[in-house]
Amino acid sequence: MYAKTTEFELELQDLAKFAKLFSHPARLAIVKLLAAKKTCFSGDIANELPLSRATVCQHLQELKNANLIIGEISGLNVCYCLNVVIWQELQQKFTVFFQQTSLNINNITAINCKCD
Amino acid sequence: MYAKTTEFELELQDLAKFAKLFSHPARLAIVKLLAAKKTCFSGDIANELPLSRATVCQHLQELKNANLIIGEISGLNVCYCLNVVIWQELQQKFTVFFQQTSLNINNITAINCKCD
DNA sequence: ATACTTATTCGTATGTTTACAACATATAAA
DNA sequence: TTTATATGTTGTAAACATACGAATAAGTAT
Repeated sequence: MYAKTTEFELELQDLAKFAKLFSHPARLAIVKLLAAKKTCFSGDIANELPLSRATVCQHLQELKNANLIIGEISGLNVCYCLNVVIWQELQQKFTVFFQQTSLNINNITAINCKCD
Repeated sequence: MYAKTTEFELELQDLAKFAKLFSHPARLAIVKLLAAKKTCFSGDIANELPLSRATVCQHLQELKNANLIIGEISGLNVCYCLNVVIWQELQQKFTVFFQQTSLNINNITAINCKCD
């Protein structure tokens, strides 16, 4: 993390951390795939993405570090799935942020600034 | 952008691009501030954040490039506001993604994988 | 044991973001 | 016209992210 990020509100740091997970299409694709298929072998995930296995593993690792996915060894394969609890927590945090801002936005009528 | 990002679905590329905007607490703080205050001078924004003016300008530039905020010169000051249209479009895209995944997630009962 | 398969980690090259000092620009006041 | 004020841009160093080949680990078969 860059030095100054710790000086912001914890709520914003937290949301930014989750947003960073979504800031690469590979990680969005993995989440989408796991939501659709419920479980998926590491190799199958790698086959669906236009990236080398090593790179896919790296993205999986980031999602695992955030506890957003869980990997279980099953013989030679490793089977991944979404951590539903964390996934819904994440959704909740985005939703709250959007609601917080929208409450006020509804009072803004014009697109452009009204400065004085 | 890294080379391989263009090889993913456009929908995912697009969402990842917006997520990147949110991946730094400074930019979240700016958006939150503008939603609360409706409009704000550049200097006032910089004063609220634990960053140098130059760095804040850089973050403002990124939000401007994405068309998420608008800046208008008002004498010596520059007054910023949210672009409500783009802001709601962004919200919509996140919401759609969350709904897409949640539809399937509701069928998953356990937290852990069920591989076979 | 040896070879095969699957998944991850390591090393490394390249590209991007963050952060700020210093410089440049542009308006207002003295 | 000079001076002060507000903002934005440029250059640069350090931190971080992406991507992959090669090496590694660990289970499976022959």
